[in-house]
Amino acid sequence: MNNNMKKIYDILLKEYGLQGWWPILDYIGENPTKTGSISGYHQGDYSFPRNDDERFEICAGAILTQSTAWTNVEKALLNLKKRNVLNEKGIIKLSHGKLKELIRPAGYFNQKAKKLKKFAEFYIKMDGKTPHRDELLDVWGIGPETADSILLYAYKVPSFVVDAYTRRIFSKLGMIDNKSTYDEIKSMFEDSLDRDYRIYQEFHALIVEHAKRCYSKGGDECMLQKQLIK
DNA sequence: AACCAGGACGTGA
DNA sequence: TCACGTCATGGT
Repeated sequence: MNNNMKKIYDILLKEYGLQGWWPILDYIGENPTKTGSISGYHQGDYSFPRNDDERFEICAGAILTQSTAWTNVEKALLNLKKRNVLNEKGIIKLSHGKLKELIRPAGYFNQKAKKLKKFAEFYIKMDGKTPHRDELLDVWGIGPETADSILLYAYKVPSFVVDAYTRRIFSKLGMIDNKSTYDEIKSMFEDSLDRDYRIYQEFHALIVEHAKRCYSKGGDECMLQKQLIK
């Protein structure tokens, strides 16, 4: 009762387990392969990103997955990785046309090519420094959710990610109404949880997992919904 | 064969 | 401010 949010987190965690987000491309020998095929999800390991390439990969994935299924994003990331351009210098070096071609499967490729270019410039300008949220929001193509995803998963900054699933689930639970702003919802979570990036990471991933099971077509398993309300 | 996916931007009112 | 159209591929 005092802390519904923590209770909901515990229920989801118990039900679905650690999610191990953000997914990172995997390797078979030297060859990059899609996330999750071996261990792209890294349950219980919070050491990611382990290097600068992985950090940039997370950022690029956050941009490419805007309103797009992850399976499509993987194809784009793999295209970039295989050409060794899944990094800031590579993105800068590519022509717009070539970049569009490589990220085509992720959809919205005209916009996303521009977004990746803009972000790569920003990334170089940051020179390894952790960006502030406002700085990310000033980059063309980066809105609140993408900014928070980058902060939380690429930089381990405890900045809660609010997405469409979060709205659906928690408005269904009566904890937010449809006129709530992004920042209001974000604050609701941050005010009632320990300021721990690991919890923020897992919670957002659990919300996505729960929504996919309960709010997609053929979504059953929604008895969980009843547990959550208590 | 419509519908939608881990959003953000541009526009008009 | 805010509601609404637009962007695009690949799954069901």
